[in-house]
Amino acid sequence: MKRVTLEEVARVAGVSRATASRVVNGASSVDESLRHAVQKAISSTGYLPNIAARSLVTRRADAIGLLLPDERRMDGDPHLASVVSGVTRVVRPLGIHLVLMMTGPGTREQAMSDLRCGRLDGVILVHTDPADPVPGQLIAAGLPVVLAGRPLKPMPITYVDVNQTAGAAMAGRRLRSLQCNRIATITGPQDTPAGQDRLAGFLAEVPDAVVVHGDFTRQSGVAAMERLIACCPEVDGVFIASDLMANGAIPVLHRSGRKVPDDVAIVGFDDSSAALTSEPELTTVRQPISDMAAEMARQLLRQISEPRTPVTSVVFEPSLVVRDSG
Amino acid sequence: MKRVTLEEVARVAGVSRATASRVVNGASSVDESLRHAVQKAISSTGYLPNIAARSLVTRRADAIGLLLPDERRMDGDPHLASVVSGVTRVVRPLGIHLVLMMTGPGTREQAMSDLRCGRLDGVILVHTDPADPVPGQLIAAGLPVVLAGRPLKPMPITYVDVNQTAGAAMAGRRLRSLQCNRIATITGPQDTPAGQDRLAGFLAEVPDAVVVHGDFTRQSGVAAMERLIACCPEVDGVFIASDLMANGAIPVLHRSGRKVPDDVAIVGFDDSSAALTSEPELTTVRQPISDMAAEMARQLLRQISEPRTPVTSVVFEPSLVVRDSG
DNA sequence: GCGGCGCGAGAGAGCGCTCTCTGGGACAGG
DNA sequence: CCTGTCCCAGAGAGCGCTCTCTCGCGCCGC
Repeated sequence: MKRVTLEEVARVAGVSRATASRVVNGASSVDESLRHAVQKAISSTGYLPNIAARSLVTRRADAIGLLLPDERRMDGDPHLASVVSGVTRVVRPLGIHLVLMMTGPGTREQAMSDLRCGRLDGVILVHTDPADPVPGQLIAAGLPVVLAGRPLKPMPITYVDVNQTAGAAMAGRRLRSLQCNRIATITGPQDTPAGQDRLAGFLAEVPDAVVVHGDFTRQSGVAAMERLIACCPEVDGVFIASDLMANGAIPVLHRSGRKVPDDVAIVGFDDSSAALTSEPELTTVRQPISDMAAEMARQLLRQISEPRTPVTSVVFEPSLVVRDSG
Repeated sequence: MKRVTLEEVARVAGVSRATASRVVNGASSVDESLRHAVQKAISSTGYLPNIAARSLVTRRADAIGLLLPDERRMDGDPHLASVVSGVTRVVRPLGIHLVLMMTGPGTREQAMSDLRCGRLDGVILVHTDPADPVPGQLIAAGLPVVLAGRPLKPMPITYVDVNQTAGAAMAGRRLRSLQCNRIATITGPQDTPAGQDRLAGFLAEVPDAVVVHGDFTRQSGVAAMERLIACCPEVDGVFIASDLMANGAIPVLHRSGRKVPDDVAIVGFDDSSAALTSEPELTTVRQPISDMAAEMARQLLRQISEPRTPVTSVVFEPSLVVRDSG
């Protein structure tokens, strides 16, 4: 029940604490027989290194933070599990902890002080409010940060994103190939890069599309579709900039007597779980969220191990997943 | 850019390190003028306590773990955000970190060693495999643990749950009050307490219900409903033991030409986001997930601060949310 | 007036680990 | 055989903090 320290392991193995430490940390240059003795002592005593003590001298917390928007914005967000899982995949084998922080009053400040006092080695910022000053402060302080998604204003910060424009263009081509005559789009919020890019990418492919605005939420999808069929009843193909909005929009079409995809073809964006809970299941643009999250973790770890490394952002290519809706 | 230590704060304030420490930790018995001087020194130097150093001597990590099933089981699980948010609400103001761990090979062992080496003060276990030996080991080792949901076999462990039986009974009463004549239920997995209790509670209210088994997943809801309408076409009311299954089951009814709720009334369980993405929106039994999560955090913190305290589990009461499906 | 008591501040000993620096042994070259 | 070199183990100094213990001072009681 008593705590075992390195000192004790060393004593049992008949070596010095320094040598025991070398074995624990896999350092080179330890005589094979001594290494063996230490390893035996470790397992016989059930030794576990005290992370706080190590952290005190190495000045590494071996923990990174994941800053998320609060529950309301996150609720029903089907990405959370994938993001966590992707980050976990790269971070776990290294024994690094993933600390979750949901935005609330003072969260970002807390994250900053955790970072500065060495409690966190770096942070991943998800869905950051474009007006948020924190990312800027962090990079100004030279602290390791990675953004999920391109920042609204260009800034020297590492981010990981999917090629939103290309994805939206794929959706446009899909609808055109279905011989739709009257094509529309329900957009995301135009004060976010994702919202802007998806609209721009789509319009590049379908310049004469009818544009109705939404904000990525289900409810906004409902409202937008109601407006759309009111102002443009002959619509027969819609690119909806998030699966969640599509999920809200499709029942509106059904209620109006239109069949999906026979009367109106629908293409979504995200390939989130909402794509499968829609009826019919959504044809959608897939973002490899989990892989992107893993890449964010990798980028962050690189920044941590080699500070003052140049910012390198990576952009993933989306793909079209064809299902039943269009 | 240089790190500020307590030593330095003390020097600036013209007091000893001990006194500065007393001020930082809000200890009593510090002369008002000195306290003031220290506080000024803290803000002028921008001092932040080094958590590792503190943790080394207090033997507290000020971090708790949240052990989750892996992505596959979690995907589309609408609870994750609520759980995290509930725990965060309790834990954040105390400066305690929430460390997320998704189950993978060796996760639980890692959590155990984190706990034993003082890197984590306690853990919350979610969706634990009934056969998992870890919870037992943890309580045997006297380490703070709280379970989400009653354990399958009774064991002396603190858990937080909703009254599943009562919730299922509410669903039964609802269907009866709708004058359904032929009532059925699609169950959850019968090797989990939740699956068992929801079935038992429902049967207590509707003893002659047709029983079809599912496993809480969407796909199992599809399959179960197909079996149900095949074997019992005259069914006009179904209690489906999870919203996710209901979400899969309703389209099956639609495809068979049945209208919900006119031909078949549906009541779900969870009041997760899947309840809103169904069409029509689900009448369902609500579990206050976020509050339950907050309570788990509170129970865990209590166990941490007073070890060897008696196990006290708390059971929340569910409520029926009436929407359009039944 | 002096001893005792209480309260508040300082000194200092760790907490468990890493890592530099030193020392000693083995080997090779002169 | 002696010295220079290299390599590996041990000694020991912290990392920044908390907390006990001690000490000094002011006040009260006798």
